[in-house]
Amino acid sequence: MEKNSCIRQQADIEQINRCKDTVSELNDSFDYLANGLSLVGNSVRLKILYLLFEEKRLCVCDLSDILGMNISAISQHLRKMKDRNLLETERDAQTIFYSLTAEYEKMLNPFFEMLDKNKILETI
Amino acid sequence: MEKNSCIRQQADIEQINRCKDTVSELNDSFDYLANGLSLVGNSVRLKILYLLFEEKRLCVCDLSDILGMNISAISQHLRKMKDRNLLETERDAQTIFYSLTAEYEKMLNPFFEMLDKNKILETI
DNA sequence: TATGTATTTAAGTATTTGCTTAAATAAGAA
DNA sequence: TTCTTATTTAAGCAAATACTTAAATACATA
Repeated sequence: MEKNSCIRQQADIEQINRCKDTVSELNDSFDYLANGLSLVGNSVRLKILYLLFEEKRLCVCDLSDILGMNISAISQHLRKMKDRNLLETERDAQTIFYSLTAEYEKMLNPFFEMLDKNKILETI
Repeated sequence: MEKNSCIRQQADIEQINRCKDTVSELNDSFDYLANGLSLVGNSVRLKILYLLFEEKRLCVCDLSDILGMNISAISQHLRKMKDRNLLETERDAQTIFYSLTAEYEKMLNPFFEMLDKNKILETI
């Protein structure tokens, strides 16, 4: 397991202990936030999120058509994001429309703006 | 393949075509941004990034000790982030210190602030 | 030079993720 | 009720990812 293997002379024991405390205190937050970011860190889901940001609401069928992907595959992506509260749904007869939740629209806004300006590939 | 299967009567053809255009125009940006976010969307890497945000610089050995993980595993995470320009290195004798690049420190700041306040689990 | 320390890299394995296919559920219309 | 449309769910497979172990590289010092 190689734990506590940092034996270099200059190692700052206080710093390491402070960091260990931080990690154990915030451990659940790290997991939760990382899980949320991993949902956004998939190009299919990022496209869905951005399209919902621009169009306000879309159904599985629309997204399947737009992205050229299987309805089932899209549905499974949507479910993951709904489960994690990135998305919410409203039913309109047989059609279920997905939209961004207000809190995630706000949180993801800086990224959407980068995409809006299509500046990603130049600035990062 | 089930493409162009969105045949519901209310489907807004103009909206769908507009979305298709957006996706094809921004396709590389989506991939690039999603790839960057997927690096952050891993709890080990998120911890590393946050620790570097707080401590300014740490070496593989420190991080291995703090996170209780194999040095090799940490080194491989660091490499991925350095390759994608989230991190930079400076050598100090035999020790290689990693730190956040200025642009990603800025980009990730809102998330670090949430962690700082340890408000993740309450507010999201 | 040889030895020790710090780190990276390569190869293999195990887990996770995304997509496909097929079946199931849900709602409206005939 | 039966048929059609819209969507979700379950099961299986293939690709991607994270971690382990062992070997390699890089630098410092005796």
